Amino acid sequence: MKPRAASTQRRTRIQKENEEIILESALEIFSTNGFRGTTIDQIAAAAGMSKPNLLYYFRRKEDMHQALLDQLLTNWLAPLEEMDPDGEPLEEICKYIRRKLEMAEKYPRESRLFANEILQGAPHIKEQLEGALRELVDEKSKLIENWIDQGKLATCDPRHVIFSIWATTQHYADFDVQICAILAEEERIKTRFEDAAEMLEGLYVNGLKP
Amino acid sequence: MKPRAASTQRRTRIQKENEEIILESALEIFSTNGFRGTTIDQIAAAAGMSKPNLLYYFRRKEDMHQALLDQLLTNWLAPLEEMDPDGEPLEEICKYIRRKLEMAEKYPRESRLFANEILQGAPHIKEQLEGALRELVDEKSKLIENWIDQGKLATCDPRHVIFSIWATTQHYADFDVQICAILAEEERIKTRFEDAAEMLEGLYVNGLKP
DNA sequence: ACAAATTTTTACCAGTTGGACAAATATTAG
DNA sequence: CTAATATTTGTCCAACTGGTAAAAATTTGT
Repeated sequence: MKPRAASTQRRTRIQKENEEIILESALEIFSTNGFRGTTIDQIAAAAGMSKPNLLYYFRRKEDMHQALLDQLLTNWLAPLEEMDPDGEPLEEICKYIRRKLEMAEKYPRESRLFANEILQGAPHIKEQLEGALRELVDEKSKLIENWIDQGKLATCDPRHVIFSIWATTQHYADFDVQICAILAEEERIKTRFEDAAEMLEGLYVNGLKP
Repeated sequence: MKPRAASTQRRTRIQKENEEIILESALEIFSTNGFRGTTIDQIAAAAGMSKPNLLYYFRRKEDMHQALLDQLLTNWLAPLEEMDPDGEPLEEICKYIRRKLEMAEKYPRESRLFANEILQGAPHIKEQLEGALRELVDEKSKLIENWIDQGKLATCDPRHVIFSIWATTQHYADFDVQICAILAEEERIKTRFEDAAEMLEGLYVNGLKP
């Protein structure tokens, strides 16, 4: 009998193992080739199983993709959620930048998968963007607004500040090829994430004015 | 007789017209669907001609894609090239940000095409990244380094500053869906590019310290 | 107007890909 | 140990897609 990824509560040992292997392989392929650029055969090969066997666990190619995106979104919100209203504003922002940079370094495939999805118009996660994500950003924007009102931060549009943090940090995952092409044989290519963190911290705190 | 896009010097009126229409349509489709997500039929339909007719002008799907990328790269370097060594450092940086934001607003499809290409590992433009782009960034990095040495800018890693400007500005083209999802019914959705420019200028000059 | 060159259409094909199906095999519960 | 259940494999196919070939129609130079 065919298992249904979402609804079946009782999952076999083998089921759990294989689903994990498949999603891991799917992430690898999807994140580098995009959804349409990925074939089920490729994923099956990466997962070390036959295509029909893979399709036994995920009936459609899209199911794997959706599973990955759903799984991703939870982790994606975490770093922002952790921003502490009781912390020191500038420090909280710097810490958030660090967390996001860490994720870019540790989970570049997830970042690329997400970027791909957004680039194509976010057809599979639009609701979550307009729902959970929007609400979280609203909440944290108010927090930042408060900090500004208390004179603890310079006047700025909180939402756009958040956007710019997303942009700068995810850039190091999504555009890694470009960054490496430019840093090329430089020694600093190895320390690019540290260098980025340092530079961004300086930028977000003091700006570039001497 | 079949025309060859690159080598043929004498181009008919019809040839010029149709190649333009095709590239315009190809840009539209490629930028939203990615290379592999795009079918020749889609481009042909968008261009209002039959597939074989389209293939008369561009023998392969890849030829259209490459033509677009080549064309793009020239325009892509321009805003950075314009950064003036004799200008006021902070002002030059702000002007550069504005130029890049303008491009993101005016040419979002080009930005997405580029993002797609980089995300997939830049298979078609790796040489240019390691060549022309790298050299330009080297040159402008030295310029920024000079400014820093002259005490006209805060100490920072010039290359990473440039990366962050790319990231923040292109983000408004590439992740537009996400941004609109979050700003949603807010009035500010209409002024997002202006809001972004203002916020970024404040950030890059003064940082967030009150 | 007419021949030469260019452009467009019609018809076609071979390779790929997502996915279905049933038979065969392995695993687990009693 | 056996029956029920879960997993895996082999086979197949219909739709799609990139691309070809040649005939038909149109444009252009003279």
